[in-house]
Amino acid sequence: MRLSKLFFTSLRDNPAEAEMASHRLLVRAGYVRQLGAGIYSLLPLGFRVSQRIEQVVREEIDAIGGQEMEMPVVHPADLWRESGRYAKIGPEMVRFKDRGGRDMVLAMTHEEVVADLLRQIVKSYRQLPAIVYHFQTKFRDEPRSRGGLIRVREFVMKDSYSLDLDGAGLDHAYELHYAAYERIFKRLGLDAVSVGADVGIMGGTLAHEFMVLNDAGEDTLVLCDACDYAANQQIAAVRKPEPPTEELRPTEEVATPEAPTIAALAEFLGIGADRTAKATFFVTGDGRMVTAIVRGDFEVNETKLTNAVKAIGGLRPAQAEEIAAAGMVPGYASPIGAKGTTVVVDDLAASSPNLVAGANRHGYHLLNVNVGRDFTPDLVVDIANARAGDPCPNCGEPVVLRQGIEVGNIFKLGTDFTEKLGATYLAEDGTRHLIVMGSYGIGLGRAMACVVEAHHDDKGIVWPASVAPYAAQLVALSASRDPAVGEAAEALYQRLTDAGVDLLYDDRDESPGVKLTDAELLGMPWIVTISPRSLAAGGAEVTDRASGERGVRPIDEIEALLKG
RNA sequence: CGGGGCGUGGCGCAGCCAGGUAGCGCGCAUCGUUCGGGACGAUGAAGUCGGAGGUUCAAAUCCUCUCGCCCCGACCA
Repeated sequence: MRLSKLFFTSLRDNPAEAEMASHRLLVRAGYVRQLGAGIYSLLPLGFRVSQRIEQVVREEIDAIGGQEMEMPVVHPADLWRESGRYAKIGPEMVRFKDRGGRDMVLAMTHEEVVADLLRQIVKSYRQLPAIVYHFQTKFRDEPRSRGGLIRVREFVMKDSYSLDLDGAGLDHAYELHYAAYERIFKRLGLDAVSVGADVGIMGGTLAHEFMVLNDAGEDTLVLCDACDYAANQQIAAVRKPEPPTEELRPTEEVATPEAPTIAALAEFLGIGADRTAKATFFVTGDGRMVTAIVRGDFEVNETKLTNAVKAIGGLRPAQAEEIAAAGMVPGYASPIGAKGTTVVVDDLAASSPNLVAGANRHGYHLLNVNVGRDFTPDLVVDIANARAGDPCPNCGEPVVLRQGIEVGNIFKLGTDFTEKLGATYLAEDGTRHLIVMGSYGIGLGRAMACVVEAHHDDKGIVWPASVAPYAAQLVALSASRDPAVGEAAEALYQRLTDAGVDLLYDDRDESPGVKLTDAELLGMPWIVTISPRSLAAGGAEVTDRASGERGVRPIDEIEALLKG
């Protein structure tokens, strides 16, 4: 491809809105352009990268027996009503009516469509197991997109679905995907770690997320360097400290003016935060008030809490009036005397004696509050966030917390969808069974952004050969001044292209500085330079973009290098 | 949704507080010079100042409303 003809422009200045390196570089180098919040066009260069990533994914999913197909972007709402997700999912799903007044949705994912196909197509155990997949656009009206391609509203995802006779089949398909994902991310040049994850709105029994460590990542990971423990903080269950053993003392109200926070309270009383009880308040999507109690030295984990109370439509922080209506005083609150709220107490808080808790009176706390004696929780369960340094649940060594970007995930769905939609098969013995599903996603655009995050320097992108839009960029310097350079470059371009090398040929009439700077910005693995200098030295100069090593080499050698 | 910021030629920005004929750098076009690290000169094209309403003799500038984008938080298969 001739750069002079490429639908492309590079920018000299960084785009004002781009904060993350991947966003800045992909826009500046002419790979993508933003259309709206979380909505991007892939320009020819970006599209080629996306296609190369897609091809890697395709090869690996094909290799585990995946059959590629394509499912629609627009779905009838009735299908989502059948699965129950029409009501369960909030405003992130786009809903609209077609001209006939029928309720429709934009696809966020395709479990429903797969299950619908299953009930139409699969009748016999002979047709299973199978894996189907597609690359298809998803639209999720995220409340807030961010980070360029990291979190967008419209994106193409590879989603595959395993279809099995039973749980053992699902386990096998899950393992196949797990291994395929490890190969995919390795080929893409991504150092992804898999972590145990929450199943979220997918339901099901087990999930892993493949995470690329990145300080700008949205997820917090709990990792153990001593063993292989790795979990999303949403579900990470570390060992908790042993609570002190001491006599339960009678409660006692004390004045604690100006101490509405744990930090202020602990300082005022001269005690550790671990001797206090922290109360936080939420309301479920269907309007239930939830009071969560953790020890003062921990934070509430909303995912764990959401799961514990089986919150329909998730949780939101409660308003001050809602807290007051339940008989509690924000800043000085405890469940003692509260009513009309589900009280969930973290297991550690429940077993820690003589905590300081709110008195539900402004400016006062209660000493020696004991869960079970002074109030009765509705639930006692782990609802606390793992902290850096807490003991690993496997080996007891201190865990570390890291930020990560989720590049892929795998879910054991089980029979949730096939049960609701009635997708069954007849077994060999004539009995009818539900088909067992798994669901496995990789976002292509996010993967592209992650590759750039991991492979760039201060000059630009440094594509791994596996996803680079072109194998090399051929740069002719001073061609307009020295016709021999132009001729040599044209000849080399022709020869390499004929030899099957994907070449981006910078034939623009630009100054050497512009061309070399752009070549580094665009980030092809090899930069091949032809100039009066290189011709005098008997060939073209080849630069390894990653290492910066360069040298003049004969044309035959360059051809062999780029073909290999 | 809460908090903060920003919308002025393609890109990056100044001008706004103290209203008075819309500017700068880069890019773009033409010509000439230059040619291994974002060259130089000359000439030129290009802007409903996000939108609507209002105040005023006069609005990019003041007021009201509104749309959009970014960041933090909430949220997030």
